Amino acid sequence: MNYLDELNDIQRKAVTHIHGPVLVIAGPGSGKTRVLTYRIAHLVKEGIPPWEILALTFTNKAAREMKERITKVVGTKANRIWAGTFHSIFARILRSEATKIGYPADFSIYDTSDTRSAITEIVKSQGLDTKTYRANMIYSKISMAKNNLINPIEYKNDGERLLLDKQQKVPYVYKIYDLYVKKLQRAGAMDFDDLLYQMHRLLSENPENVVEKYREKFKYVLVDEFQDTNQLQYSIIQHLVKYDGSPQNICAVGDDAQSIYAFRGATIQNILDFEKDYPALKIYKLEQNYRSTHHIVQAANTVISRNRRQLKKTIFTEKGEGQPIRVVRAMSDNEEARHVVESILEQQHRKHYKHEDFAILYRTNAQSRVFEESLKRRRIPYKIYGGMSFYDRKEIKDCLAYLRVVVNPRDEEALKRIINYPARAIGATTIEKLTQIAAQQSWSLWEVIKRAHTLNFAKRTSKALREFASMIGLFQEKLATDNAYDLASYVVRMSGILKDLRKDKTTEGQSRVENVQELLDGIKSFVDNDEILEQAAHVEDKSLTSYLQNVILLTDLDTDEENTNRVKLMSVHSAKGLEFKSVFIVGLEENLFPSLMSIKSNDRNAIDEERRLFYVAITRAEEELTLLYSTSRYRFGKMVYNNTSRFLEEISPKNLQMDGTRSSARISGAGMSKQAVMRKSFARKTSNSTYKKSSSFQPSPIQKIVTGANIIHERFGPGKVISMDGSGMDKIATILFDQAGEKRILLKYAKIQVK
DNA sequence: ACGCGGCTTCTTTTT
DNA sequence: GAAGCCGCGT
Repeated sequence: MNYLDELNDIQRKAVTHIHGPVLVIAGPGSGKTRVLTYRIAHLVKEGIPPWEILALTFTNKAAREMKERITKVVGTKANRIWAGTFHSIFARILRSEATKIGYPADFSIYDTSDTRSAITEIVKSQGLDTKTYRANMIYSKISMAKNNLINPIEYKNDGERLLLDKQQKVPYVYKIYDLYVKKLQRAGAMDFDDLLYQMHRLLSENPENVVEKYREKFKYVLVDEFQDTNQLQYSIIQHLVKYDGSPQNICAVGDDAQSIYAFRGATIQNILDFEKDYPALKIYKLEQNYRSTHHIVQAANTVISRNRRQLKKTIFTEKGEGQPIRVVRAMSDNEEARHVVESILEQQHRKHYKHEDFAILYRTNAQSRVFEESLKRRRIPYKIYGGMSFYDRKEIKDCLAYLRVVVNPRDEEALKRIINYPARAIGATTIEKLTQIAAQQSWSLWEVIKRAHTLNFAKRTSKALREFASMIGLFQEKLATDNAYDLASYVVRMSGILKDLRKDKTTEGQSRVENVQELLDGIKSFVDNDEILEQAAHVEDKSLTSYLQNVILLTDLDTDEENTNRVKLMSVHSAKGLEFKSVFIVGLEENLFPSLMSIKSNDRNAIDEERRLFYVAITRAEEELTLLYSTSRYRFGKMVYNNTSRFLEEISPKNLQMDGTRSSARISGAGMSKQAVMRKSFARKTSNSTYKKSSSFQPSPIQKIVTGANIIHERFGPGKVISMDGSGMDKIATILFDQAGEKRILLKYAKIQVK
């Protein structure tokens, strides 16, 4: 079977048009990944060496899956393709080129918390207030600057920026930015943005003609999710593709309607500029949606039509009409969760879905908790993506910090983490002194520690420092000979981490020991060339350095679990590019989705971005889509009452099926005056007590439910049992409800009262 | 030097 | 409802 036969006309054109610049505008579910994959396969078939192809994807997982699919067409040489995220590909390149721009080849990568703590330190050192100069805020300003190619000098000379900072009462951000850049350089460290920024520097400063090398190398460049690239990323692509005599073999794939990363500098301006920068550009529009039913596609279209500034396209589907989108009102976040879980069970039964066919999508990661609890209670296997990940755990960070220091002792954030863990009598006072000396002498902290004996520290402290230095020295000696696993397990044992963790006999303590073991197992499989890491297939380098640089850029979406048959919980952002048979979008309330921030900013662009986010969420669903909101929920341990999300009202009622906790439930606010909404929400609150009574609803025993019985269902209200099937615990009743219509109910979970 | 406990603030969203 | 910060007691 020829792969070209699996494509529609436009897709095939986009795949086979391999020379010159191409832009593919691809609506949701339009076979974008398929085009990208087959295009690469086609390139290889046409005789292009795989290592001359650079494919920048949004997740490492996407890259890996693409490679797997390409392998089926062209064989194992597909592994030689340079495919990965911007960050991971550039980290890999920088590793071999870093010395050209003043970084060690073994540079560290600072994660968000390293970055934050580095900033806080600078703020303190400048005698500024850490409450006014909040690390998160400064970080996002610095990040924005880098992503817009503004260096500290330019920042300082940018009147507009300075004025804005002044208005926000943080006039010294420019100074912090400058010190921050210097601090990281001294530490031989790059933050996430630097992986792009320094790559850009490498290409634009072009030491030793390095840019020619990469232009020569990457003859074909493909960029996925182009709408989510920022100016910095665009500029890097320009360096690689746009130059005199370039064949301009660039293919960008994206959808302006799905641009959801403006907060990190992404701009659809890139799509618009693209046309200008490449006059020969050929545009293909993929408008047929192969994913979702008519109701879902239509709802998505209606919602997104409210946004201004869009590229014109019409998404259509030939899939059937499908089920209307269900809307469910809950009284509390807990009830919302309960409802989702019950619906999952009901749908599993009715449509024979597996766990993995479901996704619960939310605006903020903090919402995951209640769903986790409900799923656990019903023993439904699930996996939460994002939020607190394995690598965020303290014990894991401590271990990794040791390894980072061994590889790069100038890595100050890692060093500070472990210098007194496990406790070895090097306290805050000592560290303060060391830091001061480091600043005075412009040494790194590590150099000061090594020379501590020449400085007058107390005898006890001096000894502690000497022992620490020699321990790290011992580890470093093994760097040249040991592989990552041998070295890591040696470090974990000899540093005393394991011993310290084992002291704690509680369950949590035990699980920390297990986590460290799991980390070591992960390093082992990296060394043994298992596929846990995306690039393992062609990263020959099994050193610790190589491991560290790879591991930090992994997200949990990238790591495939053995048992994938689980309900997936994730933020809408994380769900980009994924699809599920049945999707639940939860927390559809004002101040949550759209987020409070976007409403407060009073910026239409911010709301438009939230709407695109909602569009992304809707279009993840293939067959079943359920939208939920709650009239009350806990936030910061306090009860808050939100209004229904405006987005719900933007979907045409003909695509919706109301399905509240009580038959009288309607979307509040839809077509109502503001006063009416207020009245209604007041009424709702007072009716809360009535509802509480109904939660003490007494279900009748299963035996009592028989054909012909008149019953009341906790959610669907009154109805009549039409027929019964199944046996024992799996008995099912088909019930005709007065309001909700005919439903098949699995009795073991349903709460039904016989009248 | 170090750990504990009470205090505040915090929440978008990700590499 | 957690995580970081500060101050106090050992």
